[in-house]
This record gives sequence, C-alpha cells and structure tokens, in this order.
Amino acid sequence: MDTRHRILDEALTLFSERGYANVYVGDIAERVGIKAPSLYKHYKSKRAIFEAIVEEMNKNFAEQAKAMQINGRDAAADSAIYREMSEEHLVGLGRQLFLYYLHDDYNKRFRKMLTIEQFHDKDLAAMYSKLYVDDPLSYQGMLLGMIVSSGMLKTDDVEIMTLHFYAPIYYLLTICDRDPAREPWALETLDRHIRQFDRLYGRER
Amino acid sequence: MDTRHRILDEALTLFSERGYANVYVGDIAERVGIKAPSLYKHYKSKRAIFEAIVEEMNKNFAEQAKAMQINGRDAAADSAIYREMSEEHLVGLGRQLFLYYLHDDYNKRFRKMLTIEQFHDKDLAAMYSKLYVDDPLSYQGMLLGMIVSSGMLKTDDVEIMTLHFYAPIYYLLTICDRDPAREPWALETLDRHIRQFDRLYGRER
DNA sequence: CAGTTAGGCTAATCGAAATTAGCCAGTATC
DNA sequence: GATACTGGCTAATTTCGATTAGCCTAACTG
Repeated sequence: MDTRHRILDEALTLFSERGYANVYVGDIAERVGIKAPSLYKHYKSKRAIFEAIVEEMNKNFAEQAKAMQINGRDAAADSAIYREMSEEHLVGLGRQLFLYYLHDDYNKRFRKMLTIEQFHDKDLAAMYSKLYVDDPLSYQGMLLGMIVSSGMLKTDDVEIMTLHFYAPIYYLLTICDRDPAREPWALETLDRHIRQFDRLYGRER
Repeated sequence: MDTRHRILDEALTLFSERGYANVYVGDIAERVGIKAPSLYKHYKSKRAIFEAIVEEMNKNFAEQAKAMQINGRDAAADSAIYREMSEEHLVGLGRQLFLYYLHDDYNKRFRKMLTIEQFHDKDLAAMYSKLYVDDPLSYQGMLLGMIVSSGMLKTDDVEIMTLHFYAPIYYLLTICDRDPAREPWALETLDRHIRQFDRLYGRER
C-alpha cells in the first residue's frame, strides 16, 4: 500500500476510535511512520484526508451495492434457492449479514466514525442512514419478499416483517461495536432471534 | 435556574449537537449570556463541566430507575392491568415508551451526546449500554413477562420476544435522533410493528 | 549527466482556544 | 460602616495543534 493509502487507512482507524476533532495530524503521521508536515505532500489539509476517506468509502459502497443487486437478480432468477430455504438457511443468511457488517474492517471502522460524526453534518447523517439503516433494510426486504413469494414465510406486511428481521440484527451490531466482548453472546442471541423469527412467520404457525 | 445549572444545560445542548471537542467554552458562555472566563467562577475547567453533566444525569437516572421499579411492582400487584391487555393497550405502551425516550429533553440530548462520545471512553460506553440498551430491555422484559404469565401473549423465550419488541423501537429511535423529519413515519411504523408483534405472539396464532 | 520530481525532514509561523490575573460592583455579614 | 464573598468583566498568558517554508536525497527522465 502506498503512503497515500496508508494515510487514509491509519486516519480512518484513529477517527473511528476518537472522532475527527480528537485526532491530530501528528498522530496520523506517527502511525504511518512519517512526520506531520510530510502528510501535506499527500493531502492539502486534515479536512482533505477526512473527505478522501468519505469519498473512497462512497465509491466502495457503490460498487458493493451494484454487486448485491446482481446477486439479488441472480437469486430471483434462481428462485429454487428460496423454495428450499430452511430455518438453517435463514440462520445462515442472517449470520452472514451480521458477520459481514461486524467484521469487514473498512465497514466497521467507517461505521464507528460515522456514528461519532453523524451529528455534525447533514451529509454524514444521510450517509449513515443510507448505509446502515435504509439500504440493508431494502436489500433484506427484497430477499424476504422472495421467500414470502415462495411460500416459506407468510405475512401481510413484508415491510414490518423485514423490520422484525433486521432491527434485532442492527441492535446487536451496535452493541458489539461498543463492546466487542459481547460478541459471543450477540451471535448466540442472533441465532435464537432468527429461529424464533422463522417460527413466528413460518409455516408451522 | 441559577447560572451553575444554566451552564450545564447549555453545555449539554451544545455537546449533543457537536460533541465535546467541537464546543468551545466561549460558545457555552455566550449561550448562558456571560463571558468565557466567568465560567471558571463556577467550574474548574471545561472537563469539569462535562463531568458534572454526566454525574447529574447519573443521579437522575438512578432516581428514575427506582421509580420504574416501584411502578413495576405496582403493576405486578395489580396484574388485572395485564389480564386485560388488548392490542390497543400494547400499542399505547410501546408508543409511550418511544415518545418518552424520543422527547424527554434531557434524555434526548444526553443520548445524542453519549452517542458521539461513547467510543472515547469505556465508562461512557458502559453508560450508553446500560441506559439505552440493557435497562430498557430488562424493564420491557419484566412487563412482557407479566403479560405472558397472564396468557395474553405466548412464547417459549421471553428474552427473544423482548428483543423483538424493543429492537425495532430502538432502531426507530436512532433514526429519529438522526433525522427528526422522519418522526411521523417512525410513529406510524411503530404502530404497525406493535400490531404485528401482537398478532405474532398473541392468542390468534 | 543535468534537471526535475517525489517525498521526507527540521524549524518556523499562525491562530485558536483554554485558562489565569487582576479589577470591580453589588450584596450579604458582622 | 467595614469586611468579605459572589459572580461578572477585560486583558493577558499559555499551550497546542495545523500549516508553511525551505532544505535535502533518491530516483526517474531526457
């Protein structure tokens, strides 16, 4: 990784731990292994580093969103996946979603950074909403909608059903961000959540 | 309200909007209607103001928790309330909980401040978890447990049931904190959530 | 090889924000 | 009525952190 990217990487780590205002350019430089003034050979200002991070992440997420849509379409085409969706599959789906959000390193640090910075800036608030609130909900809604079409799950209101699926995942995620020691408990709770979700909305009802 | 309290009040407002590091003592003073150096007649330092807020809130919440326990005991004694718990009652309960958290002014500002500051400090993270994650869950768990005992709702796993009740409320709350314009939508969604919750766990199933 | 660029460094500079010093008026106390 | 306290002010002072200036070396470029 070249210095330019190392700077973004280390800055993101620090911003996610302490927030923009509590990180000094000297801290970033030190982590990168250079002196503060040298940063300015790469970025015009501290603010510019922050903005580069946001821009970079925006780009990544856009790509990822595109990939997910393709995935979604594939899944729709191959609806056999959903016809054979068992409780175990559903647990797997939720776990995968959760672990991706929890452990993907960029995602995790960026989410923590946005959590801290969201109230300073409308744009960041909107970004947080989009990435961690609205987009996952709409993606999950699409998948669950297909499962409902296949008859594996039943509901009059897919939107609320999706909320019932995703809100606990989001809740557990924020807990783990705050306190990674609770991760094992969160994973176990996640499984119980999804099994109960399946029983509530599933055929046996 | 005396100056000492006015300082805490205005500081809390500012900290909740911008976070500790982005608020200058001059800003606080200006809001209070005095000059920055005069603040030091009341508090030893900027940090001391922050700490006084946290301490004050801790005290308030402790009192409130005690009151809720008393409430809880009363409710347990008078379990008729729960024997006659209709869907409308449940909607009312959820709405009340939600609106209290959303609109109680101290609560709201303090929650936003903790959201911003939680990653700087273990103690603040613990406080956030307690106030907005664990305590509400355990309180709601107690109430739902009583409703289950009364036979109005059925489940094998009250803990997950409580998660299913509270996580969507928490999720909607964080959305409104970020963007108050979504409040009407959140309230409507909240009602639909609780009605569906009632149908899922309720007798009709 | 001379010239140029990239990227590092040390030593300023600049500006902002927290805090301190020291003065003063009003008021409460003895 | 003198004394001392409270809470305000203006004018420093101190500190710290972002940024700039200017120098240097290595590597690339013609």
